[in-house]
Amino acid sequence: MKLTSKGRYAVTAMLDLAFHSQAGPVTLNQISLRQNISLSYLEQLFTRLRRRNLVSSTRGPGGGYSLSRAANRIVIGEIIAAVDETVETTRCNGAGNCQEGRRCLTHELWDDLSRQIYRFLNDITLANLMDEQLIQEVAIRQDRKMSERPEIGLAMPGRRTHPHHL
Amino acid sequence: MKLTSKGRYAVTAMLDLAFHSQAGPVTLNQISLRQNISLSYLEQLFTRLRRRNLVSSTRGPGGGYSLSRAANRIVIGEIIAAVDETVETTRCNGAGNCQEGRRCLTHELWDDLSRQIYRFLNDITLANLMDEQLIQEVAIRQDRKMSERPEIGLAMPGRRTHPHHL
DNA sequence: TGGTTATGTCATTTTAACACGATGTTCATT
DNA sequence: AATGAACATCGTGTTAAAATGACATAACCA
Repeated sequence: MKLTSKGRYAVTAMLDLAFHSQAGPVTLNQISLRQNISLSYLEQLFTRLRRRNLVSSTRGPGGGYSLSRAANRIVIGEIIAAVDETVETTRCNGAGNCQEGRRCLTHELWDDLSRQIYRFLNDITLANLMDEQLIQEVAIRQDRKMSERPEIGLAMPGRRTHPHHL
Repeated sequence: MKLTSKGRYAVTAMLDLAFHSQAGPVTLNQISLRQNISLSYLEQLFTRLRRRNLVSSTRGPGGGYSLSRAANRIVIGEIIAAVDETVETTRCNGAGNCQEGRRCLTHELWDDLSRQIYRFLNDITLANLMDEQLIQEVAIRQDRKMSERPEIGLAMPGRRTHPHHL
């Protein structure tokens, strides 16, 4: 179990997608502009999200990403697990045979803790987050901001646009 | 809120300390041997733990570290916060003025999630973990293993001994 | 009381992950 | 065909993780 800013990016992007995917696929470029996450990084994240079947992609003009299931069937724990899947580089290599064929203290402890945290995160769905008052307000503000700037609404000059960092 | 292997190291070490601090101070060298965490890294972690008043140190021969409070008054969230205290490097610098003077979606979302995770982690104490069956078994096995090898029980040749990596 | 040893503390280096940029390719729509 | 988008790969600066080594200090003993 890991919980870093990478997971935060992923959850934020998924939430943005959930808010905007009623009217067809959403491009990563739009998400990039709204959430100030670099397009390159979003591409990496969505590759993993797609492999885990959390989103599905449509190529070509008018394409983009959409949720693979309803927002109330996508839990936060899944999103984080998708992007933070490290090769589990404990010295046991995940086999749990680090101390003479048995599991070490770290494993018992952290696995247990991880299980509890996941159980917690897996009780929260994207739909739950969408229902929260404060989040809704921000989302509306972000949409308004975008529509006020038609120059970035549809046609962009190049691709790689803007600044970043979390 | 962050949750990385650094936090795992810290919690593991604190748990080891809790198991062995009845008979006076515990040296980092002992913890290093039992948990296979590099001594140098433990030193770094314990510097932070000491600053947060989670452990207290005794110098000189026979010295080492001990818990500052009873194990049932030390919560996991505190341990993790102690070693993972980043400077909160969101682009808003923690001020929450990232989107035209207001808070961005990421903030509302993640702050809320962080609060919930901390609330969860702060309900688990070191004593809680010590009570768990599986963890106890491992701890006992580790002790047995140590006492079977008197050559590392007390007198070691040099200081910096052994391999490592998580 | 002064030296020796076991310990903690500090400074520095090495290593890997993060986040991003750039470029190119594939696929589907028009 | 031409465009717009996903997809793939390589490279890079920056930061944090992890490990190393040198230094300082407290306790014990002669």
